[in-house]
Amino acid sequence: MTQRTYCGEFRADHIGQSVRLCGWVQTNRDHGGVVFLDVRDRSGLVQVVVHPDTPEMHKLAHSLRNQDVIEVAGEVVPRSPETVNPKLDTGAIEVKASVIHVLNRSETPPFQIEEECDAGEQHRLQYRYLDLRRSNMQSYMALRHKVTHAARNYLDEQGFLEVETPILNKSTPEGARDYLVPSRIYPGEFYALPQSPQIFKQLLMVAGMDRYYQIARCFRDEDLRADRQPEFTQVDLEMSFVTAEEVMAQAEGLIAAMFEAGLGIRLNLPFPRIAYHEAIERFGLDRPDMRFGLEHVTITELMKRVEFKVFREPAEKGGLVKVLRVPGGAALTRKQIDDYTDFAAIYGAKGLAWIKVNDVSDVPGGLQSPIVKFLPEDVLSELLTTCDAENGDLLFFGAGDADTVNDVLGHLRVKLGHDLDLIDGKEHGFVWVVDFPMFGWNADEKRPEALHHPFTAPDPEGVAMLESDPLSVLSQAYDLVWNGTEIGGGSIRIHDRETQSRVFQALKISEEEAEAKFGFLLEALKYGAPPHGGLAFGLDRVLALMVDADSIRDVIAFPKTQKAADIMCKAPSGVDEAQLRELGLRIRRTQLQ
RNA sequence: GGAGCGGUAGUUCAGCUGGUUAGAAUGCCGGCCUGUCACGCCGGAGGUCGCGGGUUCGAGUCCCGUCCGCUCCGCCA
Repeated sequence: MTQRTYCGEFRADHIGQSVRLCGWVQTNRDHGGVVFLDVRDRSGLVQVVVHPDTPEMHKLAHSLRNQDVIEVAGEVVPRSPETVNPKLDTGAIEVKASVIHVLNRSETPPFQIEEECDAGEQHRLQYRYLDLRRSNMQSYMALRHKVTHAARNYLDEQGFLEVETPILNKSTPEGARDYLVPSRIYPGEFYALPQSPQIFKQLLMVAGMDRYYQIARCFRDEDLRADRQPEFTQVDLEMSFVTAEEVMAQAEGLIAAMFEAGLGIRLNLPFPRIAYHEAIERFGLDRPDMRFGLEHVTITELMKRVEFKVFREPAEKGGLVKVLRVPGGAALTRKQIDDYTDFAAIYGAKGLAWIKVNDVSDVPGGLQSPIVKFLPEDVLSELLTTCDAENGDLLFFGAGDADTVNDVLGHLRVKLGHDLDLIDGKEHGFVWVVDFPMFGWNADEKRPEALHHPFTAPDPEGVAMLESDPLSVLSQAYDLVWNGTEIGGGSIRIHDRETQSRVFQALKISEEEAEAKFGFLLEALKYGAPPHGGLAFGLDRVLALMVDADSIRDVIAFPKTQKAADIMCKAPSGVDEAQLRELGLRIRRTQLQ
C-alpha cells in the first residue's frame, strides 16, 4: 500500500503520486455528483475530490459528515488555477480519490471545529478533545513541544542533567496553600504536591549534581486567574559555584533558544537590568513594561508645602505623592477620566486627582482641574516644570501610603499605555529586575516576610544588618520580566547553615519551627553544600505570551476552570465511603454548606 | 472573602421602557445543482429562556436567592 501522507505535507512535486491519507472530514460539498471533501489531520487541510466512478462510492462520499474519520487512497492532481482560492489553506493541490474507507463515524460536533473559535469557554473545556482538534490549538501544542524541546536541547548542551523530583512531598505551610494527598499507610497524615521543586533542586546541588534542570509540574491551591492554574509548568534549573550574573546569562541563553525555536526570533542579549527600587520609583510595579514611557514623577517633597490635606498628609507622614503625566491626555472626556478613577479604585485609590494642562504659560488660568484651587501658584509652576508638562497634557495624581500609590499609578500607567496605543508590537521588552529587598513587611502578622523565599541569599553588603535593619537588606534575587509580565525568577541561595539561621530569625521563624519544616535542608547544608543558585521560568506564561493568548488555558491541553474544576472529567468528585475508610478520613458534612 | 460581565435553538448571539405565537445567523435533516471551496437555491425539524422563589392580570425582561463560565481585587513565600 502507498505510504501514508499528511495533509499539510502536499507540495507541487507530489503531483502524479498515489497517496494514502487519513483524517477528519471538515466539510462535504456534493456538487451534483462530484463530492468535494475537505479533510484535515494535525498537519493541515487538503481537498479530496470524489468523482462518481461508481454509484456505491458516490453514495459513500455523499454520506460523509463533519468529523467522520476516513482513509483515502488516490492520486495527487493539480487544481486548475481559476478554482484555487488563495484565502483557503486547501492549496493548489487536491487528491482524486479512488478508494475511501470510513474508519469511524462522528456525531454532529457540539460546536464548529474551525480555526476561529466561536464556541464559549465552557463548551470548549467540556469537549476539550474537539477544541484541541482546531488548527490553532494544534499549533499551540506544537509550539509547546518545540519550545520545551529547545529548552531541553539547550540545557543538555550546557551540561545540565534533567532529574525528576518527587510529586508526593512534605507539606510546608509557608507560601502558597498546598494540595494535600492523604496517606493510607499513615492514617491522618498527608503528602503535599510540590509548589515547586525548590528544596529538592538545592539538595541536588548538595548532592554534587552541579547543573540540574527539570520541566517541572507545580501545584498551588490558590484562586485562579487568566495566568494562574492550580497546576502549571516551570522550566526549573539550578547551578553550583555560580554568581547571579552567571545564572542570568545562562537563563538568557535558554530564553533565546526557546524564542528561536518557538517564534524564529533572535533576541539581543544581554537583557537590560533595573534595580527593584528604581522600577518601583519610575513605574510603580516590580514588573515594568519597558516598551513605553509614561514614567512616574515623585512630588512628595513639593507637596509638603501645600495646605491641601489629601496631598500634604501623605507627604508629611511617610507616604508618597506621585504624578503621572499623560501626553495629549487633556483630550480625555470627563467620562473617560471617571472610568480611570473607577479603575484606580480597584487597586485601593480613594480617588484620582487630575489636572488638564491647557496652557503651561498661564498658571493657574491655563489649568483645568477640581484641585487647582487648593494648590498655590508657585507650587503649580514648580509641578509643571518637574514633570515637563506641555500643553494638552493630563496629570494624574496618586497620594497615600507608598504601596497603594505605586500600585494604583503602576497599573494606571500600563492601562494608559494600552489605551493610548503607546506600545510598539514589534519590540520585546525584556528586563531583569534585580536588587530586590530580602523582606517585605507583613502588617497582619507584624513581622518581615520573605519577598522571594526564605532560602534566598542576602546581598553580601547588607548581610551585617540582618538583625539591626532587616528591611534594608537586599537579596541576590532576580526576576525576568517580558512586556510587563513576570516570566521567571530566581536567586542565589543560602549555602551555609549560619546565614540560614539568621534569615529564619529575621523572619521570626523559631529554631524549632525551622527544624520541623525544613530540618532536612538545614541538615544538608551542614555537609559541604556548595554555593549555588538557579531560576525557574513559567512555561505556560511564556507560551501564552508568544501566541498572544488571552489565558494560559490556551497553551495547556487540559486546563481547569476558574473554580479549579475539570468540567470534562467532572473533577474533583466525591469518593466511595470505602476509600475514605481506608484513608481514615471522614467528611464533615456540616462544613460543606 | 469581595467587585464586575455573561447564561435564550446543537452553537454564537438579538430580544428597547414587563404585553399576543421568543427571533437571526450558523449548524442539523430532506430535495435540486457536474469543479465547488463562507458554494448556491427550495423545504423542514429544533427552545424546561441555567435553577428556585417572589412582585404582577401578565415575567426571557423587574426583585431575592442559588448554580455555572469568564475578568479582576484579596490570595499566589
